[in-house]
Amino acid sequence: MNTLVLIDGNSLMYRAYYATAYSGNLMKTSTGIFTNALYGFVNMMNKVMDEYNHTHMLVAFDAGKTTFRHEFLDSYKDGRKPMPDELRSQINLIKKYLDLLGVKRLELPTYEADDIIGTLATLGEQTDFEKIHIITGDKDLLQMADEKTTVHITRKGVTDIESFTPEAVFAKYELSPSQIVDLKGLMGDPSDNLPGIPGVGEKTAIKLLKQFGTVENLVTHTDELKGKMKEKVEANVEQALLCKRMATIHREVPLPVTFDDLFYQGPETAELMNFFKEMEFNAFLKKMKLEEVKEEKPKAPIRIILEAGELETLSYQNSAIHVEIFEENYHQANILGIAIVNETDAYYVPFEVAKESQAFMSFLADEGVKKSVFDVKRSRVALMWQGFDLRGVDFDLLLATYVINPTNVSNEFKKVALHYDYDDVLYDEEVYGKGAKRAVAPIEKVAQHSIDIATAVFKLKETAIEQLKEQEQLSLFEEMEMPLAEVLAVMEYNGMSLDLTTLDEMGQDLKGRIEALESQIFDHVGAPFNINSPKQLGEVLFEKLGLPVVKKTKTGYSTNADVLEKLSDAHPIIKLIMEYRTLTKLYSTYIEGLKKACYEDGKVHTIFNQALTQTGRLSSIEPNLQNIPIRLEEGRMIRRAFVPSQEGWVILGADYSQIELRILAHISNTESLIDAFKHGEDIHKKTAMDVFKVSEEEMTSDLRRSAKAINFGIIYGMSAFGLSENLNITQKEAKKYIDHYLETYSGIHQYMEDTVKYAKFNGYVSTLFNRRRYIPELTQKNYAIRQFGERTAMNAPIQGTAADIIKKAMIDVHQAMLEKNVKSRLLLQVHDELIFEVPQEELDMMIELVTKTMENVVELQVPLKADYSYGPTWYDAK
DNA sequence: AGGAAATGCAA
DNA sequence: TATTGCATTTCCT
Repeated sequence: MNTLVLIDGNSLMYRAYYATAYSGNLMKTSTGIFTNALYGFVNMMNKVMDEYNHTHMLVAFDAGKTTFRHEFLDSYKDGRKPMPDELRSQINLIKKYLDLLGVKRLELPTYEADDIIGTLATLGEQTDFEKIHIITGDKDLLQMADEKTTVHITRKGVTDIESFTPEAVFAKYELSPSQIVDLKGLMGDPSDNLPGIPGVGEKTAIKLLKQFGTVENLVTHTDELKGKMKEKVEANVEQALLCKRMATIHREVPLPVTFDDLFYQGPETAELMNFFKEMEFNAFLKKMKLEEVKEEKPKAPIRIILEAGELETLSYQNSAIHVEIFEENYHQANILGIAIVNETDAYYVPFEVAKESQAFMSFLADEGVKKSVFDVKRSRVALMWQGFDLRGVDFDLLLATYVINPTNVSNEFKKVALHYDYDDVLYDEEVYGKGAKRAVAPIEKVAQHSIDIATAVFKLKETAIEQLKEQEQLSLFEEMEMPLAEVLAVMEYNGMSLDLTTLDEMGQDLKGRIEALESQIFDHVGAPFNINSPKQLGEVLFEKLGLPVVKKTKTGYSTNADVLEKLSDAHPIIKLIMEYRTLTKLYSTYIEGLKKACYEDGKVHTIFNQALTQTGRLSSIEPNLQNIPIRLEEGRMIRRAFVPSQEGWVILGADYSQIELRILAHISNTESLIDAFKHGEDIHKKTAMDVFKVSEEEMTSDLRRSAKAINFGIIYGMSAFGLSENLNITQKEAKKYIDHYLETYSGIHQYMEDTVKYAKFNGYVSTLFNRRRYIPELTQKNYAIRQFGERTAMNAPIQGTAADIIKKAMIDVHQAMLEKNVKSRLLLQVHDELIFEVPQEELDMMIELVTKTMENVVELQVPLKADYSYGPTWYDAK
């Protein structure tokens, strides 16, 4: 049985455009082609293709400006806003898409899309179509609803659809489909500039039609109306009849097509995929791939090594290898196997087999045999846990990609590969499933996937290196990120010891105090509620207790620390809640959280993500050891649980002093700041003296505090508003401070302007070591987004250079420690500080080695300064 | 089960 | 309406 689908292209195109045109931030390709309407249209078509079991399909478009309706009414569709250029430019893309999709489209001079659809639906009902579906955003087409024909109207968005059979039309309007035109005749349609009867809206029109049935019948019985209504109708009889005629769809349009032309034969798959690639529609591309995979012919058979003996003679220079690991967290993870790919060979070794082959494992551990991988740290740490090692890796595609452009990076190999236009590899999800269904796949599947990844690495290496050279980033890659991965692997594998007894004691204490606070809070309120729920807490504070609302969030009352602070005198409950928040935070995130993350060896093994931040910093997860409390004594105690792994050793911390301000002084060439740093002066005090024009004697702690806030703000590209919030002063005063600062340090002002200009011109900013951050926000229409781009442009080189410097310090320190063959270990990096565990007898030597190495990493116009401290726990290293 | 939002911890 | 992150809880789909 045949099913015909008729689509109102114009109407849906508009819908698709406006549904995704929010915030003036239209979706476009990296080359600037607007694609939001196309995107919405594709989405809608995907849904249609899945939904209606179509055999025949057509998309109708309006042709030109004038239609036969203009003969009856000159002003038809007058006053319509012209189509936005951003949409007009997408019409041909949508048409091209439909052609590639294999869907017939039609537009006819003097007729509108409605009329084409009306004619085809009418003809279709008379032939052997079992079902006809009309898809549109325009209610006019409701008049076509019929026993065989259902009209589907888009609601908000593009894929949310309301379906109308004749019964559904009646249920909603109390009218039959044929009366829709009468409805239009009476109430008019502002969007088509049809007046109808002024003063008659939907409600009145329906009432009239229930009584009289049609406009024609109404006009012959106006004597039955009374008062104002009678006057209104009689005065506009002609207009109502005309509007009805205008709204009536023409069902006898001469058509240049037959139903055979509308028979759907499927898409031009390859070309459509190319089109999606051009449009950068990766999600749709992925969907097509998934569908294609099912049909695609199998690849050449893969080679799986099943006997360790076969591995005796296999070892190659410059192979790409891939260590396939099932778990996301690679510590103590299950290694499934290892793929090896090179010019002459491609095979997969299940890990049980690899383990048995000494030759194979020495091949992996051989520094002299160079290898390429994706994510060397992941591979290496997983192997270390199994008692093996991975050395001689001189190319990591993950790190290379990160250096080339940090936004192109993902844990998902395929996403990274797609940035090189390489797509001959599956998503992990396709191999293992996702969510609860994720599971180890059959060996053939895993082997194929693993080999695909190694093959991609092998093929993409050259491209990536070329690009690194072009961007003058080869040394950042080879001499910074690659060696750092080795250092981090060892740090993660070694881990940091936790004193669980201390943690438990603190936990018990906290638990008691939390329960006590809880009952006090409930007593004040008179009933228990969930204090952790901002929603419930908001209701209690601002409705039940009637406290003044300080700030609102998107979804309700704000109850954050700033708000509570302001309310702290308004009600005794506030202080209790503040303390409750502090203690539950410590308990759940730091006591419970750390206990959960602790391994059987009594240590936490964090994972440093080396290819994530947009500035070049590291990040730390499972657990995050870069945000252990320090500011408040209460939280700082947590650090007592971080201890050396051996009795009698100490924790040594070394941190860069004011590294970001030093970098700012250096790159902005600000003489007075450079001098101050050279002479070891208190830099915030110096700033206060320069900016507020006070002498040493007139200096107050308040002035210094203000200067410190400004110094911080400058690094972040702050606004007057930001500073005023921070210092609790008026915006006017804040603006004065900033202006004064930039006047005093004109070099910094100059730098800020230059770096933004540079970013606008080149699309990116760079650090001292040539790390890049691209800033597409600067090209956006939206002012707030552009402002964000400017702040990013000012901040990224500073934060990024600091990140570069400490990375280099880590490599140098690690190297020096190897050369000295020390027992001490580097444990953590926290952005501007390094944490070590050190045996007592190495302490003096390590202090010297670490601070000097950190200070000599690079020569700037200002000296780098590293401070240090140590003690039996991390808490004491302060 | 998965994702968004609110909150708070660090440099 | 200040930069970069991650984890927790709640709440909704």
